[in-house]
Formats: sequence, C-alpha cells, structure tokens
Amino acid sequence: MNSFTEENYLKSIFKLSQKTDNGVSTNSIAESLETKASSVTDMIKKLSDKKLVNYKKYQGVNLTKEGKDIAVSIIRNHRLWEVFLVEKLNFKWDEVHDLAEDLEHINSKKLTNQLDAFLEYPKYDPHGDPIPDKDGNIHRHLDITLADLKTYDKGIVVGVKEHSKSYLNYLETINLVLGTEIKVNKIVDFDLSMSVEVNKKESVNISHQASKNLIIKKSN
Amino acid sequence: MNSFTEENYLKSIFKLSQKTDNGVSTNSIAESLETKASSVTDMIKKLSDKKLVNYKKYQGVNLTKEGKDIAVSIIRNHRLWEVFLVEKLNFKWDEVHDLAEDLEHINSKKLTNQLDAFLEYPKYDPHGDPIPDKDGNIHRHLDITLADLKTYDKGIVVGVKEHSKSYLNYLETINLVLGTEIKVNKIVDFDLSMSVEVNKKESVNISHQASKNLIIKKSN
DNA sequence: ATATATTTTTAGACTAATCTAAAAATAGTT
DNA sequence: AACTATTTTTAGATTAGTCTAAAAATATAT
Repeated sequence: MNSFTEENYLKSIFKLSQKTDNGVSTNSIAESLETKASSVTDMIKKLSDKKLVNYKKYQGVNLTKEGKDIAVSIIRNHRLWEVFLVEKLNFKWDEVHDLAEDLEHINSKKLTNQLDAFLEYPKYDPHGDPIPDKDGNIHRHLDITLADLKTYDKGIVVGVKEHSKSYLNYLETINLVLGTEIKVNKIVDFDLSMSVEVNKKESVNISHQASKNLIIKKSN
Repeated sequence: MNSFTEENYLKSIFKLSQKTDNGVSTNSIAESLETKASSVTDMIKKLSDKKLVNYKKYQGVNLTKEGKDIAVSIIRNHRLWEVFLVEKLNFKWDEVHDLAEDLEHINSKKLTNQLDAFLEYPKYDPHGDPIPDKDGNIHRHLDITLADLKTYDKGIVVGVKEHSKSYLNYLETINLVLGTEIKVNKIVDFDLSMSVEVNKKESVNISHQASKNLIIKKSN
C-alpha cells in the first residue's frame, strides 16, 4: 500500500508529464505540491525503489506502468467523487475540489466501480475533465478554448482549464456553466477581450485571461 | 485540525467510556487500538495538551466536552457512510466497516449533513447502531438480546453487538438480517443454545455465543 | 503490612516526511 | 572554454507516531 503522500506525488507527476515529453523536473513537482526540491528528491528515491517511477539523478522522472496506473486510478476516484458531490449532494462546482482531494485516497476498487455504476458511468466531471474508465482509458476532448475562436464562431462550453474557486465562481455569476451555448460577437484586438453571446441572450465581455481557460466544442 | 490517529484515539476512548463510569484505562485503549500502552500514554498527553481529554497520571482518561463532540461526529460519519455503502452502492453489511473507517475521517460538516439528507436521515446503520444526529444526540435502544428472551418470547432483530465479518456472514447464511421476526421455541439449559423460528418459517439452532450478540426488540 | 503482580509511565531509539543550508551537477553565456 | 546562474542532490536536523525495555506507581494477596 502507498501513503497519501506517495499517491499525491504520483498524481502530480502524472499531470506534469502530460505537458512535457521529457522527464518531469524536480522543481516542477516541488512547485505543484508546494514543497521543497529536497523533499521531492527524497520522495523520488522512495518511489524509484518501489518501481513506481524511473529515475536517474539530475534527469527528472517518469512514471512506470505501475505508477501510472495508480495515478490514473486516483484521478478516476477524484472525478467520480466530484460528480457524486455535485449531482447527489448538491454541492456547487467550486466547492468540491478539496473534498475530492481527500476522498480520492480511499482505496477500494469495489467502492470506485460501484460509485461509477451508481452515478451511471459519467464521462466527465463537473469541470468537464474526462473520467478515466475502469481500465484507465481517458478520452480527452480537443483543447479548443474560447480564446481560439474567431468572430461569429459558435460553440458549447465543455470544460475549464483553470479550477480556482474565484474563476469558477466568476463563471457562474455570468451564467456560464457546462453546456452553455456561446457565440463570439466581437474581439478587441488591443487586449484580446471578447464580447460573447451566452445562451443566445446577454452579451458579456470576457477577458483573455478568462477566455483562454474555457474549453469549447465548436458547433460551426 | 486533528490527525486520523488522534481521531481514532478519541473514538476509541468514547466507546470505552460508555462501558465504565470511571476513567478509561491506558491498557484498554491500547488493546482496542492494537497498539502498546506506552504509545497510548504519549498520545494521551498530546490530547490532554489539546484539552480533548482530562488526564491525571495513573488515573485513566475521560473526554472533555470538545473531545466527545469530535468522537461523536466521527461516529456519525462512520455510520452514515455505512448506510450509504449498503443502501446506495449495494455493499453487504459485512463489507462496509473498513471502508467507513477511512471515510469517517473526511472532515466536512457540510458533507456529513448533505449525506444525511441524501440518505433521508436514517436513524440506524446497517448493523442497527444508532446514528447521532446533527447535534450529537444518540438514541440508543434497549439492550435486550436474544439470549435474554424466554421460551415462546417473540421479537424483531434490531441490531448486533458483535461486528466481525464471520459473525455477520453467519447471520446471513441463516437468513437473519435486521427486521427479521424471531420466536424462541426451546432453550437447552445445558449450553443455553436456542431453537428459534426465523420469519415464522425455519427453526434454527443458535448458540449462546451467537444469541447474546443479537439485539432484539421484544414484541410480546 | 509487606511482598508480589499488574498497570502505567519514562527514557531512548526508529521511521516517514519534511526542512535548511551547503555541495555537486547541469545549463546558459560570453 | 571558462565563468555564472540555475537546478538538483546531499547532509543533518525536526516532528508525529510508534516501539522496547526499564522504572515507578498502583492493586492484590497472603
């Protein structure tokens, strides 16, 4: 069995390794876990001894098959619990992350799979992130963001790339939840802010900062 | 915030203090947590510093108001999660203890209360143990066991006093689940074993060992 | 009441995870 | 290629929780 701490390292390494093709650097792990590089080195050695990561000094790390399987199963747990909290217990999408961060470490294949069934095999969590299936397969959607759209393009909001409470909260105040239809009316070339039509109604102004974190499925 | 370990000590002390009026002994805590007396002494000091227990050397411990509140809320969590696992995720009553042991430490009043509402405010867990309400009140039922019944007495099974897998499993094989109607046909005075009618049908033989752990609500 | 047994506490050591500060390796620059 | 800056690792210390073995306190028995 692995400790919560080890599991968090594996999850972090998994997420970071999706952004780079080479090994994941010690510093990037330290930053993502808000800890110090020296602590990371210690843990990497431990994970390496357990054959959960491949590690050569000064070269960064990569997950082994086994390490990756663990990371993915934790992410699966996390996202399933988020769905549960929102769909069944009436939490808001900006309230569920921290709780899921704890719940994800409850380690029981049966629990995970029964929860999955109970929720009727959801494909995405409340933030639009894909839920790995029982075999660890992840169907990620294309990463087109609102910022990538041109004037008069239309699409549907399918996810977010930024998960902070303040961002999610802001989106709700402008009625932007998953599934919302969106149409770009105008792009200000000075600051790249956009005037967009939400659900064929109100036209709101969205900063580049905000638009580049909204994942969109283009509808034409 | 308190660690999982501290919470487990508080829970254990709470349960032990229900059986004795004087302080809870170091050894009894050690036994119930399967640890050593010296470890218990260390932890007691820590809990005492945090004002969660009252402690005088060699005199055993008692929970303070605050310590008791924490213990009760963990028990509330535990029992609500057990209901969830059995009612919603189709677990058997002998499979849920260990998972609930982990889930109980997820610390969120909102989570607990929403879960309680989602489950429609259950009063008892799958083993018949009472679930403390939001304010920590516990309605315990009278502790009449099958072993206390006389010949021809009738009753309904409302709980168990022994939670081991093997016991729960055994009960299921003889169709004894919560809510079952029971009637005592004969008591063997040699070994106090009983011949009982289950749901007005089969007559099974139950050892004293087994009967004294079945909590019954007498029906006449 | 004194000796014996039991319980509880103390003292000191161990492990996991962390940190700071310093040393070593790598990368970047002229 | 040599110097500098950055990254990574090492060395040594710290904290929480645990343990063993020994000492101290309490309980029991004659």
